[in-house]
Amino acid sequence: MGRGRVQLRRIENKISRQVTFSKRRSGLLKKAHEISVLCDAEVALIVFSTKGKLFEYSTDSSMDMILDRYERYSYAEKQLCTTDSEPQIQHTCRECNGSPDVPANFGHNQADNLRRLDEAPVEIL
Amino acid sequence: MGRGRVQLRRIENKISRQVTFSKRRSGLLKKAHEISVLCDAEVALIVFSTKGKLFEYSTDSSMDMILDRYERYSYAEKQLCTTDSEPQIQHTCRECNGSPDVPANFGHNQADNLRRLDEAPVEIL
DNA sequence: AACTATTTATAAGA
DNA sequence: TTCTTATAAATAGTT
Repeated sequence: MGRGRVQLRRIENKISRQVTFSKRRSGLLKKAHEISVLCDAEVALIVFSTKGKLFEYSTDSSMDMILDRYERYSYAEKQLCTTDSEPQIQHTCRECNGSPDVPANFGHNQADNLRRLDEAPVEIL
Repeated sequence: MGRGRVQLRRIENKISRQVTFSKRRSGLLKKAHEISVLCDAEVALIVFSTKGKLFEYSTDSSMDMILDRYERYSYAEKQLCTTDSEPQIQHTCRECNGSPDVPANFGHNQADNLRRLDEAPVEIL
């Protein structure tokens, strides 16, 4: 956004890269905050610059709480993959390694499976 | 961006909120990816919708690696606060609770202290 | 899900 | 680096 279209590849000029990083970082943090407030979402954003400097944003509930929630969610996701019940047809993929406990209609695309996680017992989410 | 300025407060209409969430979420994920590629930065973004659905983006190095790095960084940050050596003047604040080991010039504003973390031994970062 | 009027973000330039 | 400006991009409200 600006004078000239942006090519999605690493900016080779170091100065330009740093300037762009600075500008886009503030834009990204701002938008993370906006979606959090406007849409009542819980957001955690972590950015490490090339030099290793940390920049972060998290919804008021705090970074650690969100990361914990993320870990619990990921754990529940894995449980679905390994302990789901009553498969009709064999589901095979590298992640599940042919476990017979995975239903054939289980997709590893996150969006396809979130409904199930929403329905999982509250205590594991 | 759009017809009318945006007020930074929760969108009360549920449908509007969901639509806005969907639009802004994709924009946010896109920008997270762009800064990652353009500026060679490591990015982790986690978003939970009001309903508890998870959306995420992470630089190729993978979410878990970035979260680990974040935890190490945070740990190092706390170490600076509690074990920094040879204070000249007493530093006091709620977080440090008057520990005499914290130098008076230590600020809790992240940006003020990152240079020190950059200089910390690699093995703790 | 598409459209489009506007706002917002930002690439270059000063 | 901070400010300005032209333009690209995102998106709010609409269909």
